[in-house]
Formats: sequence, structure tokens, C-alpha cells
Amino acid sequence: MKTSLEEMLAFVTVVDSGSISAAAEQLQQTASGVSRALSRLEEKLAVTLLRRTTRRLELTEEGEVFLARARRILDSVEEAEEQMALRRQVPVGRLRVNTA
Amino acid sequence: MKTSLEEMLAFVTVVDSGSISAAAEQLQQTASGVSRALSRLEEKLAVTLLRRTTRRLELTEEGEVFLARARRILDSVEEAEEQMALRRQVPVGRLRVNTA
DNA sequence: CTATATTACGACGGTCGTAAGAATT
DNA sequence: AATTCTTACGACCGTCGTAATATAG
Repeated sequence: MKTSLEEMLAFVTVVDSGSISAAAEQLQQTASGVSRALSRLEEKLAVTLLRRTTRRLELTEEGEVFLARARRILDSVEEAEEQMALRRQVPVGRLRVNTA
Repeated sequence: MKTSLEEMLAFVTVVDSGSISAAAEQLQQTASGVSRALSRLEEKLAVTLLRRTTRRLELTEEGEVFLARARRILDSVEEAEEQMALRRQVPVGRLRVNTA
């Protein structure tokens, strides 16, 4: 449980946007931050996820595998948060209304 | 995506162990830290997950709902990490062996 | 030469543990 | 009265942005 959601999000966003700098913009961060988040993730997993040059990004096999899982995890978190947000506004149980 | 895995883990551990102090021990933290992690999570979700007195813990309805999802998320992360660990040791593809 | 990625550095923010205080039984 | 939870206070660790450096095309 050493990996963080932020790091997973950085990874997924980099893949989706095609570059670290594009991901940075999308995440409202600097490229520096995204680059480090990615390195941190790889270090924690002890695996190379993305083979990168200054021009091209290429997913490794491990990256491919992890990507799918990371996506699902991020979606699940989003979903859980949204459900809480909903539950806040829509109290459960019967709704009793007195009509005139 | 504001919530963190650490906070979810704190929440789940508190529920499973029955108290904040027990969870703290299990997580190798202080009760103070776990208590704050829990409060942080509730604040971020803007929801009360656990109604707590000094003696009793009671899941709210929202807590119940979130608990199930948090468990699944934590398991998924664990799984993803383990898969990377495996893949590290067991390179994929054909294994060629020259026998004498 | 240009665009992108990484790294060193200093700064800042968030989380921690300790210790004191509050609350429940 | 005892146990547990919470909070205030410093301290610390991790992450950040900037700016400099490296590198691919």
C-alpha cells in the first residue's frame, strides 16, 4: 500500500495525454512534478512502467498491465466519492410528505 | 480524488479492530494519527462515517456503504502491487533452457 | 536548434508523535 | 476513576515549483 492515488493518476494521465508535459498541464502541475510522481511510482513498484525519451513514450509490458488496474482503481475511488456526495444530498429511507 | 489510500486503510482497520487505539497498534501508528486520518477522510467526503464515543464505535449508513467500497479498492491496490512484484521475478514469454 | 524530460535546490504544506484535555461508562 | 478519543503544538518528511542540465529528433 505504498503507492498513492496521485501517482497512479499521474501515470494514467501521462499515458492518455501522450506526454509528461501535456499531463502536467491537464493536472495543473509542472512537468517536473509529474516526472517525479512517475519515477516514485516506478521505484515503489520496482518496475519500469514507461520507457521514455524526450520525444516518445512507450508502455512496457508491466506498464500495460498496471495501467488497466490503475484505471479501475481510480474509477472506483471516483465512484465511491461520488456516491458519498450523492448520499449527502439525497437522504435515504422513505420520504414522507404532507400534502394539503 | 482527494481521499487517500492511507485514510481508507485507517478507516477499514478501525472498523475491523473495533477501536481507534487497536487500529493504531495494528497500523504501527499512534491513536492520534489514526483519529486524524479518520477525521480527514470524513471531512473530505463531507460525511460522517463512524459515530464514536470513547467506548463504542458505530458505523453510519454512509460508513457502511463506503466501507465496502474502500475494502475493494484497498484489495485492488494490493493486488496490483503484488502482480508487479510477481512480474518482476517471473519474466513473461517463453522460457528457453538448454539441457545437456 | 527546439521541445521535452530530469535533477538540484530551497521552500512550503501536510502529517506525525507527544502531551494535555475532554468525554463516556 | 479509568480508558479512549481528540486537539494543540512543534518537528519533520515529502512533495512542490523554479531553474539549470541533459537528450532526442
